[in-house]
Amino acid sequence: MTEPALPPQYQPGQIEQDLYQRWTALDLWRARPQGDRPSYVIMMPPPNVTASLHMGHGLNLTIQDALVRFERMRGRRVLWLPGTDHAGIATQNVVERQLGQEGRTRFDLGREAFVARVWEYVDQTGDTILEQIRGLGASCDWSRAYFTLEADLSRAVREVFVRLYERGLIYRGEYIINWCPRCLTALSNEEAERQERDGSLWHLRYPLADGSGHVVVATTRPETMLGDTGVAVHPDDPRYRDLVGREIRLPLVDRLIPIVGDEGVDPDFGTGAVKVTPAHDPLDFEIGRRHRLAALDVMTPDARMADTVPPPFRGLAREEARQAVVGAFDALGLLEATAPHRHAVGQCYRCDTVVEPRLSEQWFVRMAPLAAPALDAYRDGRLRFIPEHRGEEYARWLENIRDWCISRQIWWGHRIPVWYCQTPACGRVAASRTDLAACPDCGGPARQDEDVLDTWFSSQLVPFSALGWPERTADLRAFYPGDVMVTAPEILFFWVARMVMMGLEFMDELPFHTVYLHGTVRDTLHRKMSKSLGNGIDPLVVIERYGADALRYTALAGAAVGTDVILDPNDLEASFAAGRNFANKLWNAGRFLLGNLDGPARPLAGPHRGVVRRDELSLADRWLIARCDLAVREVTAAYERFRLNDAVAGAYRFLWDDLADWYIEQAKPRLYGDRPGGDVARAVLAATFDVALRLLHPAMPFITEKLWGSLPGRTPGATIATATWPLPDARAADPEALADFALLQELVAAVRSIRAEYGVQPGQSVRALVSAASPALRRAVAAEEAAVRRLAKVSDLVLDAGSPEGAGSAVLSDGATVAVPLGDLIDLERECQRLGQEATRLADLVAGLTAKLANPQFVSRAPEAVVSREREKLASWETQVAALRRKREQLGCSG
RNA sequence: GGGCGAAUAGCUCAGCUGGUCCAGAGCGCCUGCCUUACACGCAGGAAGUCGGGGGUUCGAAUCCCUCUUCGCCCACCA
Repeated sequence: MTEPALPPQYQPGQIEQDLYQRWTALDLWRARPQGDRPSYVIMMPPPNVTASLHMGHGLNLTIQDALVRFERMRGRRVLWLPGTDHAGIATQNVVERQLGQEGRTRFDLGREAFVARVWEYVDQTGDTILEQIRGLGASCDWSRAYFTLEADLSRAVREVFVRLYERGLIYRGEYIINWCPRCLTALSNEEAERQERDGSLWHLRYPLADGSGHVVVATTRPETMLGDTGVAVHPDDPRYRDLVGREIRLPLVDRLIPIVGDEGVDPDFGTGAVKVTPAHDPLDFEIGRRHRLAALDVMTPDARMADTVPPPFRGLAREEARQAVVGAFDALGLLEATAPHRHAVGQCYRCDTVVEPRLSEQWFVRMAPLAAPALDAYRDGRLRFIPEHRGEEYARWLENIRDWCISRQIWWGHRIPVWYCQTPACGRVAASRTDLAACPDCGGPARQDEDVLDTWFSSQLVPFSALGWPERTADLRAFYPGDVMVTAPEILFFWVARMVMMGLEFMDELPFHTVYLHGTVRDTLHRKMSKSLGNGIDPLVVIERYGADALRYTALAGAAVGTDVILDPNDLEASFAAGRNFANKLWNAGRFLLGNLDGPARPLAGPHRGVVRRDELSLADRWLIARCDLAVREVTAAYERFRLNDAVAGAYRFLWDDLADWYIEQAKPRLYGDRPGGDVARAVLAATFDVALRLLHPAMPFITEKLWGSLPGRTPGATIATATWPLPDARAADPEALADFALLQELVAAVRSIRAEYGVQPGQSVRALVSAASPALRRAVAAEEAAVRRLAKVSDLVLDAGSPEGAGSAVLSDGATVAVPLGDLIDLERECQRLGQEATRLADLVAGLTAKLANPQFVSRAPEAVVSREREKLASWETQVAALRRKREQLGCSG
């Protein structure tokens, strides 16, 4: 069987597409509900159906895929469950914008036609994001993909709503909520994002009704004064105590309003007197309620001044009204001061419009009873966060939790399953799992609530609703509870905390035991990548130019626990070249290997399994096998600890530094048949390369699959994706080989350095004369002399040689001196300087360490192992310094 | 206003329980090489007061305090 020749540069595009198709055809990702091995379940945070892939997804999905592939190779029954979120407001906005381009609004269509239109849109484009996710190589179980608005999940939504309603945890009431005047809906507290803004604090004079003076109130929102129904001061404030109970004649609207004393007023802020607008401010609402003040809503849903306010303010947008009110006060001589004031303003998380606190009747979930068990789970260690400190954020939110406004005045979503009896005498309000045509009490006509539920109400159920709950399905039994939640910190409260609460409430078990919160993808100015800033990186472009593996490599390498991933949108090369280069390196190592597998037949099984006898292994073979085992241990531990950057780096170093730069170069003569032992080298190379591919597969699935599949001896249908994860092997440990080969590397590096220093032509061979070699170096040279000669381009390697004149020299860590005779090329002064610098550097270290070891405190208090290690270090350095000084003496260096 | 995180080479970052750290990697930079796997490469090299100051310790990039600068989360001072 001959593969078509592999091109010298890895071309990811077609290969990746073909491989994903092959994986799909093999149906590798479908989770098995039954089996001996434990399951491993990750719920993919469902992207919005309207979304297109951005780097945040890229990071999030790559991390999950790496974890899932790792565990799959370790034999777990993996379920990585994908899905999409109907994303109520976001999706509705998209379709409304489309309608807007046709000059129409959703109201022109009416509810039914509009919802049909959104479905049409979703059916057409809803798979886009899923297709893009495939491009990343995501190994999720597409057969179980869900959509939060599909029938099964909608049924779960109703079930949950009704159960919570029956338990009294859902109620309807009139409170101040966050209102988006552009989306025309209520929002939860979490959906109103606080943004610091520069504003003003206006000091307004409110005349006393009896004309005996005035009170000055301070406000950031003067336009709301049109709805003022009182003025509040702290009851103990000596400045105002006597005014409590008197009345203000409210300017512009000419209304008499009372001055009340309320503990909620901070006497130290502003003037200590607060205008009270119960319909437009949460604090004012509380104050108003305590003092039975009327609540006047002075705005329309789109935040214009309502008909209830007098001209000229009526009909003005709230920003215009603000200017107009301030102007009017100024004209009346009632504007006392204007001061710059920076404060946090709520913004709609979907459209950035400043939200309007507004009195409104909405549905709420009582959160405190649900939050308590979720907090306990964290406190008693059942729920773990990575990084750990995120757990405190979670806890603090739960401790201060407020009720959750779940009704939205939009059409796209789960309609609230509540029906109102239209018969006035009955007036029954019924929450129902099934649609009601008539009132369950009186049989009269019933009308369903017009509102829909917050999108997050359905997504919080996904860990069990997507598995078939409330049916007790096989999937539910097999895959709940899950294991790890991988997500961005932004949705810790929106989603993660709520999933925990719902899981505990309805399944009596946590939905996952670990929450892994990765960083945010930012640009080099540390700004979050976003469409509006135009600082995004399109993952599809990256995949096309550099390959999905390169993107994944970059994401993982940058994903150290607790840090953000910084990428430069203006320099893709800086961000992704390393990953592409590494893929190419792998590719070429594979190409080399495949091109050199011909030769004396020898089973290509792992040396760990003893196919090649231990006494046949050369020093380099033993060294590589030991390094490989260390890499297995390091990478495995890194994955287990979510240290994905370490996992990638460990595999990278083994593959590139050890296997490619040293072992392959060392083994070439054997592989070319110039020296005996080619069969052993082939076996070692094939086995360790196989291990390296497996270690890298979770991070770079495409290229590892491609190469692994090309290795000889593969049965058709074999895939690295389900190959077993390499296990550490105690028999591979070989401290002697590690140490000896390290000395050999030093020797080669020393000769190369001398060659470069004196500009020896690359083709020119040199002699290398070694004196005072340690037993380890003697062993190493005896074993691998040919390698040294080849790697350092040395014609003669002589041990126990005297150091001649006209040579460049270096001292190795075992104290051996290497001399490379270079005749005329040598500059004696330069040579003296080189050796002198090195001697001085080491002598300083020796002095420091000598002092340390002379310190009885250190010797007595530091652990024995540390002390002996330091003694060995000192001995080594002393030997080196002595050797360097001898050499300088011999050269007749001055100083 | 509270709470938290970060600051290490020109850039992006590792450095985990204080001692294998004589501070590393990738990119960029300099020098030399198209050496029959790879120039997306090979070899050699330059580059760091580990943000400033103080402390604890035999020993600090690592722990503590403080200052500076950036970032995040929370928050009804109108």
